[in-house]
Amino acid sequence: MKISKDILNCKHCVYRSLLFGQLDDKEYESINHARTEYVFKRGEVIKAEGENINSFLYMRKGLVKLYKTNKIGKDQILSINKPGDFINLLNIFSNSNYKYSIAALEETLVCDVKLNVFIEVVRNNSDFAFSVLNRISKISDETIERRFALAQKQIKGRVANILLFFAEEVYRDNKFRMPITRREVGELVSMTTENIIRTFSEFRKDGIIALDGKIITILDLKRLKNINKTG
Amino acid sequence: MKISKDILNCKHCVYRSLLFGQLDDKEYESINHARTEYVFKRGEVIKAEGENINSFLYMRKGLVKLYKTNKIGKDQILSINKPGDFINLLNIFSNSNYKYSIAALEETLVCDVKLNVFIEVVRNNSDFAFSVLNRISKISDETIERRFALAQKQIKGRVANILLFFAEEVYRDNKFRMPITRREVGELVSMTTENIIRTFSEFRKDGIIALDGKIITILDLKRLKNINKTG
DNA sequence: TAAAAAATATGAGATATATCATAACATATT
DNA sequence: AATATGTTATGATATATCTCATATTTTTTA
Repeated sequence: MKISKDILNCKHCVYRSLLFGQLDDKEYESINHARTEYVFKRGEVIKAEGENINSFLYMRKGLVKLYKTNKIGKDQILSINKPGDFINLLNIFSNSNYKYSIAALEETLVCDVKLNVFIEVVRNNSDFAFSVLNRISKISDETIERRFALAQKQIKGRVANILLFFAEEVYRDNKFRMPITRREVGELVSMTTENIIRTFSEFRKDGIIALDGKIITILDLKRLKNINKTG
Repeated sequence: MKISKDILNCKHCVYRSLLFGQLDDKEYESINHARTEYVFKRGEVIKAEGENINSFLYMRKGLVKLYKTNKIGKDQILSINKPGDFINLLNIFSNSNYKYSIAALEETLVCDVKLNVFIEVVRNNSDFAFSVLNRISKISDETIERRFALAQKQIKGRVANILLFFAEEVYRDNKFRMPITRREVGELVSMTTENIIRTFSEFRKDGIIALDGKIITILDLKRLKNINKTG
């Protein structure tokens, strides 16, 4: 669903300085003019793998997953993105078409800036280009580090890692509503649904977490962190 | 070992246009002036994890591995780099210290450009910044794609993938000298040495490859490609 | 609101991979 | 040249994870 930009007060948007701090008013205005905001409901696909990339996207609210679907229809989740993230920056300069799909995990607000306008500004403002360079570098670095860390872990370590990710990075609370299914946790860490569920149950039996449907409470953070580190 | 840059004819270096096509003569001269060339023998560490990043590096000749060492001393290989690759571009804009080590797998020639000079040029030439942006994006995209593809495969598929990488991307020959040990293949695909060796033996028994110490000949490319795809 | 579909839960058995052991061979070191 | 160290090789066994099956609960759809 499209929102008129008049509704939004972009001039004082928190992302004005966070993302576009290097731009002068004229440049910012051209970005702003090429922008549309969209709201997506839980489950909606924002961009599908293979689709042409014609905008620069960033999140203002919500939660999304970046994922790939293989030939036999199985998904692999690349990452979970939160407000402030540039959800297509990983592909924007290396591909003309999306190499992954993007779907909303909860109600999500996305800013969509026409790609040619965005690139025009990048090409004419080297400070901004440098800032984009730093960001893209950080994103890829984090993605690669995360994948590498996961590859070393066995299932318990991987599940602990994901629980900590939601508790510490997404919700900043030891009690939270898990926004993805057990199957999706499996798609995120390359394990089967059954084994994710079994591991959750095991953590529950061991008093590390409490489970109430989608609501998860971390009871023993120390132990969970230790499992994340060692296994 | 350091080489005087006078020995090298940088002005007509093939990388002049490949890497620095967007620079004018003055900019290129400042890069050139801040550059030193080094030769590393097989096995030598070029940069160690944790070391301060104070140069932009690219390879002119040879083969290197990028790798991380975990607490218990086990290595994980991030990627194998060849001539033309920017071996530290993944970290240069996101970290002040190396997050991986770089070691030579064969005699390797590395150009080392002082980082502050390189960044100065990036910041003042947005065309060049844009070109660096494209490159860094491609590198991270390839690294992430490769990791993701591997995560889906079982050991046979992973080994097939690595054999094809050396045959098609590195040596462009069905017969080549494997530049890494079986242990290193394992570090590259997150499998144990024994299972890599067993898989090589199995491929040999199945008539897919011929083994003569480090020399590997791919006998049945079609089947190997199929294993890479499906398994 | 009922019916269908998806998600959670758990067990048993199958399979892939790791671990440990041992040996032959190759490479590096003294 | 002799010795030590690392690499390749293979077998036996242990372990982790997957697959298939079935039941219950929750969510979605009609």
